[in-house]
Amino acid sequence: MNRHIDILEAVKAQGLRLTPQRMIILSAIADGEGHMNVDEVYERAKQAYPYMDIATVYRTLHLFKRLGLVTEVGMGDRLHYELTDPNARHHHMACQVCSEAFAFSPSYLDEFRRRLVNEFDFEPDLDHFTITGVCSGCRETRP
Amino acid sequence: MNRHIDILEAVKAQGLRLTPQRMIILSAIADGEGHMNVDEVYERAKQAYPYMDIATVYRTLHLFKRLGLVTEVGMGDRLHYELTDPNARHHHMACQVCSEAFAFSPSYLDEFRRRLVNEFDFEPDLDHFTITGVCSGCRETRP
DNA sequence: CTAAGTGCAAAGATTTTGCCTCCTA
DNA sequence: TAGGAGGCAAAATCTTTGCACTTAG
Repeated sequence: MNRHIDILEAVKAQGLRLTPQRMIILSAIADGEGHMNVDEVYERAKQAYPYMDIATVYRTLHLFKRLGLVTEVGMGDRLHYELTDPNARHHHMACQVCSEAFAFSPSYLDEFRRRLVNEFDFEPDLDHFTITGVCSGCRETRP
Repeated sequence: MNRHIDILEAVKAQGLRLTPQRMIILSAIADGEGHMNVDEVYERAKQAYPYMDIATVYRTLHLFKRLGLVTEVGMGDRLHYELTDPNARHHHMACQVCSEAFAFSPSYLDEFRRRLVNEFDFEPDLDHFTITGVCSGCRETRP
């Protein structure tokens, strides 16, 4: 994926080093579908490089976040990470019953955002946040 | 507050015991303004009862949550708790810069909810969730 | 009385840090 | 080769759990 190369070039441009570990961690996040927590990134990265250290994953994730390459998403009591992709912004809704997470378009929140800005002068980061609820599949108590 | 008495009666009604610790923890949450994390509840409760144990706080918070007396709010990577109050539902917006949290009315999300239900058959729990952003006070980079 | 609840301490789980070695630029 | 980065292990947090003692009902 060419985008990743650009991203990694951005790392170098910061005077930082482009190490195999960083490339592997980036791929791990990119290959995983959607957001994943630190363990998931770690496990996936280990498949490509068995010596991967969990501390390296934490440090790299923090770095990537600082560089804006990945986005941190609060999922309950754990943080999840996903590739920052301006062309595929979305939001998450997670089912409280089956824990499945779904995505929906940002346009659903356009009006909401407008009101927060206008009425509170609060600039929301609506690109990555999560709401919970119950998905259609888990709704036994209704037809 | 009479509401709390009702709440605690509800505890007894479940065949559970109304202990001083539980009353103190409930007061701690009620007295604190808005949501607080486990430590904050613990510290506050300790002021009323110095022997309070952190394990008791965790157990009690889980119990209260199970009973629907308190609501769990995901704030970044920690869970926060607040009194469940059907008459004062609200949402949170937390400033990424100063960490200050503000509240806004649920009506802001009415249209959004309607679309999730209609188009995805997803029933969102919009009563307690958090969005992040930058508050007006922390916006130096703009007029 | 007696089962539920608490306190205490230990174990788990998750995240961060120090330090020495290795490797990218 | 020099400073950034990784590996390893220890420490720091945060949360849960086992068990004996206490206590509400």
